[in-house]
Amino acid sequence: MGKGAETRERILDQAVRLASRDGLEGLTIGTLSSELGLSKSGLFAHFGSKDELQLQVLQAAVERFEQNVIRPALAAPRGEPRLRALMEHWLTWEDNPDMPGGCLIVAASVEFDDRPGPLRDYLVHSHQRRYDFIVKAARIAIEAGHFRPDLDTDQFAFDVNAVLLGYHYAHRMLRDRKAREHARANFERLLADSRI
Amino acid sequence: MGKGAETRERILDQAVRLASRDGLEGLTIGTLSSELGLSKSGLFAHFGSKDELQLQVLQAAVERFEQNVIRPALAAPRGEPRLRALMEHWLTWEDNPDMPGGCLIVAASVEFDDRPGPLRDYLVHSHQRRYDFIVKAARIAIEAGHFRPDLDTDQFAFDVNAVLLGYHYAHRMLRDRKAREHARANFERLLADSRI
DNA sequence: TGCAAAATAGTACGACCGTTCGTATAATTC
DNA sequence: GAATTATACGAACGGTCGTACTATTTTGCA
Repeated sequence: MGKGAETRERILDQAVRLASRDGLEGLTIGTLSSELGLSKSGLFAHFGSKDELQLQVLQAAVERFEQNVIRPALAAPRGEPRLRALMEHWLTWEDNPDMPGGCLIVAASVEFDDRPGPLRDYLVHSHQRRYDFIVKAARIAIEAGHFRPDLDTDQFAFDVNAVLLGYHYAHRMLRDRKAREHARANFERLLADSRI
Repeated sequence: MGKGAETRERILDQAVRLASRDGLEGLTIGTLSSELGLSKSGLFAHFGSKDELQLQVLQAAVERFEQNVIRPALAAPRGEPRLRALMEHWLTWEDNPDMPGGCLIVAASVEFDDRPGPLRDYLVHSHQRRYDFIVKAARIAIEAGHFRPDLDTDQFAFDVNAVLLGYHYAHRMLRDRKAREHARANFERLLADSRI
């Protein structure tokens, strides 16, 4: 990895941190560069525009999500255990110290849900990947005999997503200590209703 | 209502609209005033600071929520019917044309979940009111014999909140046509699991 | 109708925004 | 070691931000 790529990583690392607190719009090149001890123009040259910076920051966050949540879930046994692993790693992800302001993907989704463009497109695309993973995992659970055959896997994916958004809200906005407990209970109820 | 109060209402009306798209930080006095045909300073004089403007915009949104969701639910029969009415009006609320960028309360919650201050405090407070309403309605449903006596009403409130956040995401971010259907199915499952 | 008060406009400000440009230094290649 | 490219810097740009002050218009009441 050349010097440029190394710096770029350092920048994105800090940018993810900042954007998780202030949003991708709230992220500014001036603040970011001064926190890193770089000049504005030097940092800017790495990306060419703020739009491009925002996109790369978001991509960096999504890559981390797949590393920290999807991959460990794939390592778990097929069927219900994999879905449990997904949920646990996802809940842990929300507390990722690299994103002190909470999951950047959630923040960006609310921030850009009404602003057409590459950022929104990428958000939808990255959701589709998560969504497909859940649907596929649920289908495998059906095949394995863990879940009932007539389970609506689309609905299941919606429900999984909802509990995580609920957790994000309760945990970050309300600082509710029972947030995780409530999320787990909701998920357990979903599993129970999905079984044979 | 004097002229000043009338103008203030007009301002807040448009400000809610703008902020629902761009967030409370993205809302700017320059854009807002020019869209209303007012001068920047003239508009500014109504609020004294941007912080105060943001707070009043948020308060206006919360008041509307209580008018459009809580009050109609209170008009419905006690117990499960009231909870159903709450859900239906809440789902409709998310499509409120006065907030073309989606529910401002959700947007502000994600935007300010890590920024201490009056705005965050108000968000927590306004959540508490919604939360208490759900808990109370669930308790009434228990008393009415609709729900089982050992139902965890805190958990129930979490679950209701989660399905609405899931709907907000699926509807606004993914433009999923089945969003409402999924939200309703999730809620129906919750009701079924809550009954005697 | 006249007049104080309220409401709005006008002007200016320093700060910061994203961006461009020319230049200097560091790294890499020949 | 020289030539070339990659990387970073500093200064400056036009704009917009929120805010402060002053002037002007409009309103409501005596």
